Amino acid sequence: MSRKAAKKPYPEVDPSPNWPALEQAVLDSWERDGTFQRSIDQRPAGEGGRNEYVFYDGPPFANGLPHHGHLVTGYIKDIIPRYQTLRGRRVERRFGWDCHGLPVEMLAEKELGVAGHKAITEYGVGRFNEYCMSSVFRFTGEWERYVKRSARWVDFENDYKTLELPYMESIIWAVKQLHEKGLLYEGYKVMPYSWAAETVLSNFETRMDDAYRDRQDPAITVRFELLPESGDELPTDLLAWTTTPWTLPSNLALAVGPDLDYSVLETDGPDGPRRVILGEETVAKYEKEFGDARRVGSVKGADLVGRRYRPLFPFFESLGGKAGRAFRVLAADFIETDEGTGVVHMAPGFGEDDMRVCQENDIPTVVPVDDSGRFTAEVPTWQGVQVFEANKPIIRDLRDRGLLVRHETYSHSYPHCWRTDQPLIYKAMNSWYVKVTDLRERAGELNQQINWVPSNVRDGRFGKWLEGAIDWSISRNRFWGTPIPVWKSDDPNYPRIDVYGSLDEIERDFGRRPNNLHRPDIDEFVRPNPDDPSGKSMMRRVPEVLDCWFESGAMPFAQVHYPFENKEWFENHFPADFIVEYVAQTRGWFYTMHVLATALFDRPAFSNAICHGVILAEGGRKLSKSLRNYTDPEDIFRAIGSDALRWFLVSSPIVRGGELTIAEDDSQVRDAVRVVINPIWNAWYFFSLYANSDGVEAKLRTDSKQLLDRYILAKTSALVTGIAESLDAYDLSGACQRFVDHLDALNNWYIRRSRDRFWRATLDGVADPDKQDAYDTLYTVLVTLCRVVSPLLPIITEQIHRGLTGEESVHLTDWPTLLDDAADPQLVAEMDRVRSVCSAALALRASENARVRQPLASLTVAGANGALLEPYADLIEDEVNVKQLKLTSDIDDYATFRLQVNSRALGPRLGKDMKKVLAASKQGDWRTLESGAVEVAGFELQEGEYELLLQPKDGVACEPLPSRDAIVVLDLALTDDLIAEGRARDVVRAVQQARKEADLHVSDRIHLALALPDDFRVAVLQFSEYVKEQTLATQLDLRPDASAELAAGLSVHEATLGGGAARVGVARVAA
RNA sequence: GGGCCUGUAGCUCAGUUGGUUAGAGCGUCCGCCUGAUAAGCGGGAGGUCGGAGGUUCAAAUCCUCCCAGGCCCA
Repeated sequence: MSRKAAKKPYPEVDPSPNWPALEQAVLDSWERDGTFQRSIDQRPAGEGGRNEYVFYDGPPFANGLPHHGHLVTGYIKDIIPRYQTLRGRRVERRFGWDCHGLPVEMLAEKELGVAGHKAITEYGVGRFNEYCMSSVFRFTGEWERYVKRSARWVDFENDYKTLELPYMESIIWAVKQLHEKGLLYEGYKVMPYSWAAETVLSNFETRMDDAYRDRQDPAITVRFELLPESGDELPTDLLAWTTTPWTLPSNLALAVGPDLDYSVLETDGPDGPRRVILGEETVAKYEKEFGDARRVGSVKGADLVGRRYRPLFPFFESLGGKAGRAFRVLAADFIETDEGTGVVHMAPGFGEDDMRVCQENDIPTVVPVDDSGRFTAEVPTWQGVQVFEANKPIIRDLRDRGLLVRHETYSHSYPHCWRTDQPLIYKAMNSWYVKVTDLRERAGELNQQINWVPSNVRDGRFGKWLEGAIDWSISRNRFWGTPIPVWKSDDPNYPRIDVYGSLDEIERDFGRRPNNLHRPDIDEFVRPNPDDPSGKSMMRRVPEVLDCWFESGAMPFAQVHYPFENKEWFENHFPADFIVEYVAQTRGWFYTMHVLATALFDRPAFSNAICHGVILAEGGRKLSKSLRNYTDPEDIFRAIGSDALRWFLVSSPIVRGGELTIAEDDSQVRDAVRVVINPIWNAWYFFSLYANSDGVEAKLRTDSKQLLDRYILAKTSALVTGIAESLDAYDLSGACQRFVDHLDALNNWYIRRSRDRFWRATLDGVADPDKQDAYDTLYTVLVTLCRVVSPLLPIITEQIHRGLTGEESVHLTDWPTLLDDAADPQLVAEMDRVRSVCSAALALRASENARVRQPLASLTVAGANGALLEPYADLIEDEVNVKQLKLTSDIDDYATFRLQVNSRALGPRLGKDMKKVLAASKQGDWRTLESGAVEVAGFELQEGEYELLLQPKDGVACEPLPSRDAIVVLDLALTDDLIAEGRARDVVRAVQQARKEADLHVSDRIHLALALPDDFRVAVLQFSEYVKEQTLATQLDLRPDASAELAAGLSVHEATLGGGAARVGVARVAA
C-alpha cells in the first residue's frame, strides 16, 4: 500500500468551509490580479465592435445605501455579461452615477437647514449647489463596497457622472436637437406646490409616509346662473360643490358627466320661482335646501354641455363673452356623484383635470396666485391675501350675493409639505415639455423591436404606457441640475428665444466659454437682445433646470460626450444589447431612454431588457428601513455569503417580473446554501478526498465506456445546452432550475452509485482503467459544471475550478464545448427509468417495512420495455439490495390494465360523446379488439387516442412506475442466508459509524474487535470476508456478547444490534 | 374613483394553444442509506386552484360579476 506516500494532486478541501471568508479571499484575489479587466481585455472588440456585447448600466442615486432591490438588479447586471464573456464576447461594464435632482437637494436642504426656494436664494444658489456637489458622492464608497462584495464586476474607475461638464454638454445638445425638431415647447403644468417653502414638490415628496394628514376644510355648494336661452321657462342655476373656495375667483368653466342624469327642481326664491339643476343621485343630499322643491324634469349631462353661465366674479370676465371660450359647461369623463352635485367647478390653474379639460376646450389657464400663495393684482378684492385665509371672505361674499347654497365643514386626508407642515396647494407652473404625443406612434413601433423579459411587458406595461403617454415635463423649478439651455428676452415687446446646444455656441454669442454649466454660473451669461433696437432688453436664461430623468435617459450618448467626441464609438454601441431594471422603470429609465432614442435617433435604445419585479418584506409589506423588516445585505454577506444571496434572488420569480417575499430571518438564503452550494461543494470534496488519497490525477476526457459515466456525461452535455438556451433567452431562474436538477443526478445518483469505483484498491500503484475512467469523468463533469454555472455562482465556482485545474480563473475560460458530442437523450431517458424503478422499489420497501439493509431475493419489474432495463440489472440490484432482478411482460398476477383516454386527441373527434367514453372507461367497460384497437361505449379508439395503464391488484405488494406502464414487485420471503447477510450489513454499518467517531481517514486500515449478540456473531462469521473488506479490517476479533474486555489500545464504541447491546473496537494499523 | 397586476398545498412559487390523477422547493410526518455530505437520503400526507355565475364534451386556464391584496393615476 503506497497511499500515504502518494502525491496529493489536489488541494486539501475543507468539508464545511466558512463561506464568507472563502468568498472574501476569492474577491481579494480578483482585485489583486485584475481578473475583471483581463476578462474583458482577452476578448477582441472586433471590427466596428462586432464582437462586443453592449451593456448599459442605469445610473443609481448614491444618496442612500443599496438594499435587496438594488442587489437583484446588480446580480442580473453581472450574470448576463459574465455569460456573454464566457461565450467569447467583449463586454465593457461602466458604472454610472445619477448626480442631480431632488433627492440630493432635499438632503442638502435638511442638512443646511434651508427650506425652499426663497431660503435657498437667500443662502446663495452657488453655496447650495456646492453643498449638493459635495454630498452627492458621499455614499459612493459604500456602494462600491456593496457592489464588490456581491461579486459584481463593473468598472468604477472609468465611471460616468451626470454632473460632469462633457456629460452636461451632451444633454444640452439633446435639448437643442429636440427644439430643432419642433419637439420642445413651453407650457403650464399643475404641480403640488408648497407656498410656505415656495417650492414645487415632486410626486415622490407628496407620497412620503407622513405627507397625507387629516384636515378640515370648508365645503361649499354654489349657484352658477345659466345665461338664458330660448326655451328656458325660468331662470336656472347649476349647483357646484368645492372644498377649495379660494379657487372660485379663478373659475373658468363647469363640467358635467355627459352620461349622467341631472334633475331639474323648481323652487320659490325671494325674486320669484327659479330652477336649479344638480345630479339626480345627489338630490337626496340637498333635502334640507330643496326638500319642498318640485321636480319638474330631468336632463342628460350632454344636454347641458355648451350652455353659458354668468361668472361668479368679474376678474376674468373678458375670457368669456363672444370672444372667449370660458364660462361654459363642458363634458368631462371623471365626474362622480358620491360627493358634490355632479357638477364640477373648473379652475384650470389649480387642478390637473381642470387644466386638461379646459385646454381641450381652448380655455386658457389663469394663475392669480403668487409664489407665496397670495392673490395677485388680477384678483384685486383679495390681493395679498393668502389663499387659505381668503376662504372665509370669499364665502362671505358669495353668501351676501345669495350664491351660497350650503356651507359645511369637510374632513379629509390632505397632502402637506413635509418640510413646513403646511397644506399644499395645486398650482399651474411654467414648464418645458417634450412633445411625446408627436413621438408616441413611432415609439410604439420601435418598441416592437425590443425583446422584453417577461414578454408581456412589451405590449403590456410598457406598450400601454407608451400608448397613453402625454407630453413630458422636463423642467424643474430647482437649482441642482443641468440648466435648461434656453435664453429668453426679458422684454415681451421684443420677444426672442435662443436655445444653445454646445459650449461653442454659448461662447460664440456671449464671448466667453462656460467652464461650469451649473447654476448660478450659467445664469450670469446675459447679453443684449439682438432683436431689440433700443438695446435695453436682455437675453437671460430661463430659471429652470432639467428633470434628472432626462439625464439618465440620455446616458447612451451623454456618457461618451457624443456628438462632440466618440461619434464612431456611439454608432457601434447603440442600441445596447442588454439592460435590466425593475418593473417601475417602465415609467422611468426604460421610458426616458426610449423616448430620447426615438426622438433623436429613430432607433430603440436597447434590444433586450429584463424587467424584474419588486421585493417585499414578510406579510407583503414594503421593505422599510424604519420597520427593520429586512436584513442589511452586508450582514447577509458577512453571515451567509453573496453567492447564496445571488442564487436565492435570481432563482426566484422576481427575475420573471413577479414579486418576491423575503423572510425576515433570511432562511431562504440559508436554504440556497443547503440546496445548491453545499451539494456542489460536497461533490468537489468527494473528488478531492479520493483523488488525493489515491494520488490520482484526472484528465479532461469524455470517452469512458462505463454506463454511469456515459450517463453523467450525457446529462452534463444536456445541462450545457440547456443553460445556454436559458441564458440566451434571459431566463435566469430557468437556468438555475436546470442546475438544481442536475446536482441531484450528480450527487445522489452518479456519485453515490459510483462510490465503490473510487475506493477500489489501487493495484501496485496503478489505477485500474475503470477507476481512472471514474476519476476522469467526474473531473470532466465538475470542470464543465463550474464553467457553465460560473455566472450564477461566480465565487464558489471560482474556488472549485481553481482547485480542480490550477488555472487562475474560471471567468477567463471559454464556454465548454468538450461535451457537445456526449449528448445521448436515449441513455438519459433509460437511466431516468432505472431511477424510477429504484424509487418505486424503495417506496415499496418503506410501505412493507423492509429496511433497505436487509437483502431480498428478487425484484420483479413486470410490464413494458423490460429488455431496456437489462443492462442496468447490477445497478438496480445494488441500489435496491436484492439478489436478482427479474424482468417479465406478464403482469396478470399483479395488475390489470386500465383504459386511459387521451382527451386532447379524442375530444375534437367525439365532441359530446366524450362523456360516454369517459364514463365507460372509468368503469372498466371496454375491450381490446383483434386489430389492436380498443372499443369503448361503442366507439373504436385508434392508437394515440388512448393508453393502457397498469392498475395494481388489491392485496399485492407492488408499486407502479409513475409512467404506469410497468410495476415493481418485491419478493419479501427471507431465508436464513439473507437474514444473516442483513445482520452482517448491520454490523458493517456499526463499524463504519465507529470509524467515523474514531476520526479515521477513509483509507485507514484497521484492527477490528467486535463484541456482538450471538446471532450477529454467527452472521459475521459467515460473512467475515465481506465484513473485513467493507470495513478495511486487516484483523478481526469476535467475542461473546458485549464483552467488557476488548483489547486495550482500541477505540471502543457502543452500538445496538437487533435490540441487543454491542461493542465495536477499532484501531488504525500501520500501512 | 379610474387603469394595470396578483390570488393555486402550512410557506415561496410553477402550471405551455382549455384536455388524463394540478406540480416543484421549503416546512411537516414516517422511515432510512452512508469508507463525501445529518447543513444527508427516501417515502407519505397535505389543494372544492379567492368566491359566484357562464361558455364548452371538457375550465386553474376563456368570459362576466363579486371579494381580498399590490402598483400606478386621480
